Amino acid sequence: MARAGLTTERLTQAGAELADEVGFDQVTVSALARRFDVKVASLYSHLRNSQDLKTRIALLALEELADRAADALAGRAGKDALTAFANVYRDYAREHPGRYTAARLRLDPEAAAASAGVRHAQMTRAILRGYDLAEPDQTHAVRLLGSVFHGYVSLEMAGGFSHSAPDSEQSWSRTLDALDALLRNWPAP
Amino acid sequence: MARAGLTTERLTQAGAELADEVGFDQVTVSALARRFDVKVASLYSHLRNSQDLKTRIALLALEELADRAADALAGRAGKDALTAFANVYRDYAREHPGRYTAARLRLDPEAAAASAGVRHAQMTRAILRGYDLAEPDQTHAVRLLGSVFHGYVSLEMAGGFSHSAPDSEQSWSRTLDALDALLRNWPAP
DNA sequence: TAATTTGCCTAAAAGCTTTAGGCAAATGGA
DNA sequence: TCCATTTGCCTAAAGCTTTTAGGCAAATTA
Repeated sequence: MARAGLTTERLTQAGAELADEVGFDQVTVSALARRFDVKVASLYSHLRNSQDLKTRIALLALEELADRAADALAGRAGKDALTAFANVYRDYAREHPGRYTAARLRLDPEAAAASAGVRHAQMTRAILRGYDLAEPDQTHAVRLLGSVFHGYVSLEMAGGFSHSAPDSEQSWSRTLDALDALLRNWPAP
Repeated sequence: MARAGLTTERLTQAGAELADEVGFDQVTVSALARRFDVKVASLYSHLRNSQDLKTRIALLALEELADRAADALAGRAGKDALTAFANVYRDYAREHPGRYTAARLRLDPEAAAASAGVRHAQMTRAILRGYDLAEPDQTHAVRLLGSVFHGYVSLEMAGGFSHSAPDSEQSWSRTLDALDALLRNWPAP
């Protein structure tokens, strides 16, 4: 029989597409095999197990996100950088809901340290160079920004802000205004 | 044979405990049956299906959270109320990680409208009475607060802030300071 | 071309979900 | 108290996902 040309990379990529189509937690080794018109057991030569597949999708999503963020950040500073960076997350989540969910997967410490998660933290710090924050407030601010971006996007994705006025677009824009104002007037302890 | 005394309520309660012990997505009808030393099929007289169980756990968690929040809010205003409210979420997530995850489950619009989620929004609005915000900024602020609380707690739960200084306790405290300052100096559009 | 490696296959066990139908325990009326 | 009905948990069975083991044929290398 002809071979399907499976590789770990193609499976990961297809898994990411599947996640966007049917939701990350509907991603299953079986569904992936179906998509390649191949028997399930065949995938186990390329993937350790189901968890391995999910982890790979998560790492892929983190890389993609970091690449987009780096791109958006280039040549920008201050509020301009803040806005561009935040929009990368929101837009990515809208374009790729399954991948975005994957990116939030809990990784084991080693995997996390080797992942693009590190780049995300560095870029957030880079944004703060446009504001005047010394340690440890800078770290607090990094965490706050991460919380707002992740929190807003995930609540919005869950439908929390639909069906009520004003529309989410406006709240997002005003949230970024508020964060910018906050970073410029960071309160003393 | 003696009867086990299953009811939808007992199953939901036990499901919530199970979620805290093994993680919300490890909650399964089979595991629950095992816990009651009963055959799996028996649960289907009390639960429509697996999704039904998960939804019930989510609704239970939302109620518990709202009850705690209402309690914490009583007699408080301003930053005091803000802090107490925020800590309810964080503490609940620490005490009951499975339930907290359940509370973030995406509910269908009808279920969501009938859930305690509505109370949460009302209470957040109540906190804002201590600050001087008119609509539509009040709604924007409600959404921002929700995002920060959910975002922070969920990143912390995922281990995002461990293994690095300063400890999460301090960032949390400074985040609440920052939010208070922000609400007192909410920027004009 | 022969030897080796690689890739996908069949087979099978084990666990979760869900439906259908049955017997026994609880309940309540006569 | 006894009988009828309801209720609760059971057995059985089908369908799906995960994962391991072992096999044959295609691709690669010598």
